[in-house]
Amino acid sequence: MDWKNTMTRLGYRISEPRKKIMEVLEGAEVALSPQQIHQQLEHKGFDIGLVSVYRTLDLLTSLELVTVVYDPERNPGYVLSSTGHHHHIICQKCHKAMEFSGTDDIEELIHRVEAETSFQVRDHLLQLFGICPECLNTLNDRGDK
Amino acid sequence: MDWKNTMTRLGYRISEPRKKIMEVLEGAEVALSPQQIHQQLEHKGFDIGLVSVYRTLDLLTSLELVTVVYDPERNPGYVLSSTGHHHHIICQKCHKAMEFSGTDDIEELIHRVEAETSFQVRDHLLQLFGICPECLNTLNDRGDK
DNA sequence: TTCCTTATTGAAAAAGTTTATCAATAAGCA
DNA sequence: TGCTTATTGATAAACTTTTTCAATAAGGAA
Ligand SMILES: [Zn+2]
Ligand SMILES: [Zn+2]
Ligand SMILES: [Zn+2]
Ligand SMILES: [Zn+2]
Repeated sequence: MDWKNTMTRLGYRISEPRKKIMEVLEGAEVALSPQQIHQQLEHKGFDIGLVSVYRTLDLLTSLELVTVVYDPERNPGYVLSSTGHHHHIICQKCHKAMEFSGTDDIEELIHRVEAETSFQVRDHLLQLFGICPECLNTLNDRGDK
Repeated sequence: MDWKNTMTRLGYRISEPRKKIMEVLEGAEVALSPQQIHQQLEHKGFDIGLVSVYRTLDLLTSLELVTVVYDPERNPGYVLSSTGHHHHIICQKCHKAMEFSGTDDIEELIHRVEAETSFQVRDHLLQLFGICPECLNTLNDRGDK
């Protein structure tokens, strides 16, 4: 299901700002902050208010069409989310965000923690951090560690 | 190893503000934002600048003496980290943060993702969200879902 | 203990991020 | 094509975080 269908089905309008913002997200392989998205829009010549970027991201996030990614060294970033259970791995060098499927990833752990803590687990946040293949090459070429 | 030893060993001083801030963190079972910590200090009659709270938290975090916890509905919070590999489970109702040990939690997953993505995994962020035992009781008493 | 060096603090301001308000605009339907 | 109303942009306010720098105090040396 395409994002336009999802939004239409739920009674939201497909406005120009929303289209442009989605285009930016679709073209990004790095998680982008509201400011970064706003800047990219400016570069492309679209005069869309930063406030609308915030509002659109909030909406898209609540509809689970985009996902928030936490990167300790940056502001929270937004990436397109595909359907299903997914998480992200983020490059600590170039901050590229890549998705991986999350099926059954931590079932056992969740059961163990429920038993240990008596919490009822309802959701989880899982992200991996590391070095992407491209950055690994750069590091190797330079002989860095 | 006690936090004072760690800091002394690394050449940092054990100042009053740092002691007070650690006391607040030691007494907290909820992840606290810089502002919340500052308010608790005020209540206790300690006149410590908010700026020092920020600085101290940054330092403690960099030394891995405290851990940042992400809660989608709140500002990032800080909790004391004990030694070893740990993660946190956060109550979506009262925001209590509880630690659980993370040994071997996602070894397999990491290997799978490394194979799939060619990333070299170096770190991970894992948090569980749910309802704590106390809040579960409250919900049951009230007959809420 | 007292003195000295310098890491650390507090105050104030600046910078940056996010939310609120409301009239003007435009999306989508009839 | 016109109507209804969700959405936008502009502005301002609120809130969070960082910077700067002189004054203070932690902790080692005497
Ligand atoms: Zn990279
Ligand atoms: Zn998962
Ligand atoms: Zn609770
Ligand atoms: Zn772990």
